[in-house]
Amino acid sequence: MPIATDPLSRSFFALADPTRRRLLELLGRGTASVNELAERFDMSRPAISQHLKVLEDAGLISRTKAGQYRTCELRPEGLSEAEAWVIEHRALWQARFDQLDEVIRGQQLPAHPEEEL
Amino acid sequence: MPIATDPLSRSFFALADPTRRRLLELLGRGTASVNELAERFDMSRPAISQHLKVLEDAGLISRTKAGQYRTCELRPEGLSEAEAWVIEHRALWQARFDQLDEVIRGQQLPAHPEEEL
DNA sequence: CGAATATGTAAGTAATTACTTACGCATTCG
DNA sequence: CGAATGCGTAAGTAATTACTTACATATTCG
Repeated sequence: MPIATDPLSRSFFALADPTRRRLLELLGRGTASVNELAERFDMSRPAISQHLKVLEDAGLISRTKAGQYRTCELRPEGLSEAEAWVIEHRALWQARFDQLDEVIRGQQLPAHPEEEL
Repeated sequence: MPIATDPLSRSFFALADPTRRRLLELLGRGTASVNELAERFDMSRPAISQHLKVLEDAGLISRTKAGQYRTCELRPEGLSEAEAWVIEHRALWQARFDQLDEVIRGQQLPAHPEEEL
C-alpha cells in the first residue's frame, strides 16, 4: 500500500491478515495485555506488537497504558466504515443483478438456456 | 501478504486499495472491457489489468473473453464472505459493549470516574 | 536502588506490491 | 495476408510487509 493511504483502505488492509483477524477475535472476548495476546501465537512478541499497531492505526483497537501493562481493547466503531462500504455495495450490486434477471426473464429468453457445459 | 493466503484475506486485501474499489464501483454500473475501465484512470493499462487480476483472484469479478475484448463483470457473491465476517463481528462486539455498559451502570460505579488526565 | 516484567522501536532480511515499459498473442478488418 | 486493436504477461524498480533479534524504556517489587 502506498503511503498516505485512506482510512477505508487501512481498515480493509488491517483485516486482510489472519493473525490480525484472530487478534480481533481474541479481543472480542475481552480486553487483554499485549503479552496475553502474544502467548496465543507462534510468533515473536514484537511481531504481535506490530500487528497491533496496524490494527490501532486502522482504528480497530485502542491500547491504553495501565500501569506496567498495555490494555488492548476492541473499538467496534472502527469497523463501521468498512461495514458500511461492504453492505452498501453488496446491496446495490445485488439489486442490479436482480434487475438484470427481470430483464432477461420478461423480455427475451436465452436461446440455449444451458449452453454452458 | 504471504503466499497461500486464505480467501477471506484475499477479499479484504483486494478491497484495501482505492483503485480497485473504484474499479468495482465502475463495474457496479455495468460490465465493461478492460480498456473502457483503464481509460478512467491515470495509470497504464497493464496496471489496471493487474488490479483486475487481484479482483478476479479474490472472486470479486469475472473476466470472460468476448471476441477481441474481455468483458469484466461484477460477482456480488464474491463479497459474501467478507460481508458476513464484518457484519457478524460488528454485531458481536457491539453486543458485548452494550453488555459492558449495563454492567457498569447496574453494578458498580467506578471509584474515580475520571482519574485519567 | 536493582532485578524482573511488559512493551515499543530500531535494524536487517526475504517476500510482496504497485507501477512502468517492452513484448507476444489473438481477433478484426481493409 | 498484414496492420490495428485489445489485452495479458515478463522484467525491472522502488516502496512496503512481515518477520526476526537486539536494545531502550517504563513500572513493579523485594
